[in-house]
Parts: sequence; structure tokens; C-alpha cells
Amino acid sequence: MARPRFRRRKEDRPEEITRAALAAFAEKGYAATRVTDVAKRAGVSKGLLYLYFRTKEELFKAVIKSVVSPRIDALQKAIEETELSAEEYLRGPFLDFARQLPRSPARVLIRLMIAEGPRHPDLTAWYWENVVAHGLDALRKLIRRGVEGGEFRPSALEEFPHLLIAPVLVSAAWSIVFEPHHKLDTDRFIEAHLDLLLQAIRIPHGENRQTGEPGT
Amino acid sequence: MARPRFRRRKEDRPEEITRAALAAFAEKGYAATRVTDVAKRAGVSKGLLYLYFRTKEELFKAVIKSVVSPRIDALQKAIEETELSAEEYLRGPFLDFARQLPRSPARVLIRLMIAEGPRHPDLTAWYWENVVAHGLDALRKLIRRGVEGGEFRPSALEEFPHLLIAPVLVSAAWSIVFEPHHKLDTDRFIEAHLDLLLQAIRIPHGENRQTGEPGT
DNA sequence: CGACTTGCTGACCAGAAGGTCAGTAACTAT
DNA sequence: ATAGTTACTGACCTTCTGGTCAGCAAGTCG
Repeated sequence: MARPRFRRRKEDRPEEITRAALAAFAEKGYAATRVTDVAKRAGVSKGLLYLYFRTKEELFKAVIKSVVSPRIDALQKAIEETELSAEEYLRGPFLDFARQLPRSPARVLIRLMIAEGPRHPDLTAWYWENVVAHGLDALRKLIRRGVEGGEFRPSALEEFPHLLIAPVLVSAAWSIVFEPHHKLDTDRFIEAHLDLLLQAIRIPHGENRQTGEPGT
Repeated sequence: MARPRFRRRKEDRPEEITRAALAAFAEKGYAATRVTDVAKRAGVSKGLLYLYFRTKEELFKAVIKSVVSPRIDALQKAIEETELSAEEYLRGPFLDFARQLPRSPARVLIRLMIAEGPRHPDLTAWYWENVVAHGLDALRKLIRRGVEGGEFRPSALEEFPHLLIAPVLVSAAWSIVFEPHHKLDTDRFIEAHLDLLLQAIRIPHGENRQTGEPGT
């Protein structure tokens, strides 16, 4: 007996706290989350939390960064290295990625960024540079490759690759707000959208000349 | 001189307070807005505010309802009474509506609903019934009419009219989070999306038989 | 087994914010 | 004028929460 009241585990603490904070923020949002709750969830005293993170805001930023960083890098690299045609890539890896986003923990990022972004300009700037810019860039390259390879006609998608992930955002927002009362089949929703876009820009096999752009 | 310190204007107070609150919530979000600030903005004492709204939360709900109600009714009625073809309606009144949303005060609703919705289930339920359900319903009818009239092929848009407004939500979220640092031409963004969707579902003039559904 | 370092605790503090209410003054009726 | 009604004020109260810090105890070294 006489089990020690705590263990010293300097290495693991930051991640433990960060995880707990993500869960708490996801449930209640940033402002409504109490630092004490985060500490309790992490099985740690409030004092310790403040040893690793100077303020609640720093903790918030650390949480966001911890969730996002891995994903986008992977997507970007995959797009640049793939052997698949543009359409194959969109229907394969990209669709997988898009479908899984509204389910993943990253989903709550959307809530947090929309709700708290405006109050944390430097975080927003970081988010832009490390997530949005890279992501859009990768998608744009993919579309462009499709156009140059004669798969797609030129379209506004080259300028607005955002459109590709629009339904993902909507899915995430939807489930945050209306679930579980009103469900949305996000998988089919996202796939349906991709289908429609592809139908609009695809050049049928064999027809390789440029067709006119969409009318005004 | 001896101008009275205040006027008694029982009739106007609720709206004045509601307006002030919308502005405040839009700037800072719900949690970060102080009731005192709202009162100050409305040119009123905090006590008076609590005479018209029992709690901060009630005030919040009143704000949401005051912004939303008129719009959706108008859209819905317009769709049901229009003489335009489905495509004409989408490119005309609907596009106008969609373009103007991300600019209007209603834009901040998106932030507020995503951020605070989960903490106000009854408000969310009201919002669903009075805004989302009606809106989706109207759009679905419009699409269906287009299909039945031989303008559009059958497509997932009938099941997911949400796709039509997805770029509107994205535009709003975008400008809330990234403006003014990174601008998005929301007008062209939204129109581009509509163009693509129409291109996907439109049946060219003269070709009135049903064409096959989008392949899997 | 002590002595030392340091990860960790939790009682405490200062300030803030939602909400109250006794009192004030703008209006009204007589 | 004067008395009565009530919209309105703002000081005050209570609770809450981000943040601190003096001290404790787990690990370590000789």
C-alpha cells in the first residue's frame, strides 16, 4: 500500500493535458471550459497545468496545433507524389480524407476556429499558413494537373479549390449543431457533391480538345 | 437645459437592446460579450436590460430570432409563387439571396450558431424548425420542379439541396475567420459553384428524354 | 539512510461579470 | 399643483474563475 499520490512524468504531461483540453473544448467551447475541468480530466492539478502552459490561451493554441499539423502535411505530400490520375485521386484518397474529416476530432476545430478565431489573430495567421494555404495549394495543383492532362475542362475550380471541401465544412458544422436530433449522411453528402463537380468538369474519354468554358 | 436624463420608451427598448446585442455578439461572440457592454451600446442601464430579458441567454435567443425570421419566410414564399423556370430562379433571385447572405448581419448567426448552438438545445430546435427545415424544403421543391419540367436530370441534389448553400456557409465562415487578411471573392465563389452544379444537372435544350444517372 | 532537486499539489487571491433592488425621476391623471 | 404610477438607474452582492505560490513528496545520488 502507500501508493504514491502521484507520479512524476514530465515527458507525458503536455500531451495528456492537450488531449484533455481538446475533449473539453470540443464539448463546451473555449470560453465555457474551465481550466480546472481540463486539469481534472487530465488527472492533474491546476497548478501543474500552469507549469506547462502559461495561460489558458496558450493551451488553446497548443491544442489546435497538436491536432492539425499531421493531417495536412500528409495530404499535401500524397497529392504531389501520387501516380493516380486527377479523377482517380479525387475519388480515392481525397474522398477518403474528406469523408473522415467530419467524424474525426479535427471536426471540432471548425467550431473552435469559427468561434474563437477572431479573438486570436496570431493563431488564425498560423492556421492559415500551415493548414489552409497548403491545403488549397495542393488541391489547386491537382485540379490543374487534371486540366493539363486533358481530364478536366478549365473551370472556376482552378481558382476556387475551396469548393471541393465546402461540403466537408458543412457536414462538420451540421453534425456539431444538429446531431443527434437531425442526422445527415455525411458520407453520401460529400460523395454526391464530388460526383456533381466531376460531372461538370470532366471531359469524356476520347474528346480531347478544349470545350468552351461555362457560360456566364 | 435640464434635458431629462432619459426618456421612457417602453415600446422601442426591446428592439434597441436586441440590435445592440447583435452587434456585440457579432464582434466578440456570446461568452465574451458583457451584458454591461450591450446595455451601454443600447444607451440603457443594465437594470433596464434585465427588465426586458430575464437572463443573458434569453437575450441571446431573442437576438437570433429577431434576425432570422423575416428572411426565410420571404425566400420560401418567393420560390412557391415564382413564374420563373427552376434555372432562371436559381440564377436570379436565389443567387441574389445567396450572395448577399455572407455580407448581411445574418452572417454572424453562423458563427453564433456553430459556437453556441450545442449549449442551447431549445434554440437549436427552434432554428431547425423555423429556418433550416423551411429553407431546405423550399430548395428541394425547386429542384424537383426542375426535374419534372425536364430542365434537370435526376441527381443527388434532390436529396441534398444543402449542397446549393454550402458555398454560402463557407463564404461566411471564411470571412469571419480570415478577413480582412485573406479575402475571398464571395460573389464569384458562390456563382462559380452554382455554375458547376447547373452544368452537372442541366439537360441541354431539345434533349428531353431522361439520361442515365451519374455513374458510381 | 539522509540530503538535495524538482515535478507536483491545492488553498488562496484579485478581479470580473451576471444578476438584484431600493431608490429616482419621467410621465399621467385629476 | 400634486399625488400616483412605473420606466429607468446604478451601486451593490454573490459567485465564479484564471492565475499564483508556499510547501509537499517522488525520485535520485552519495
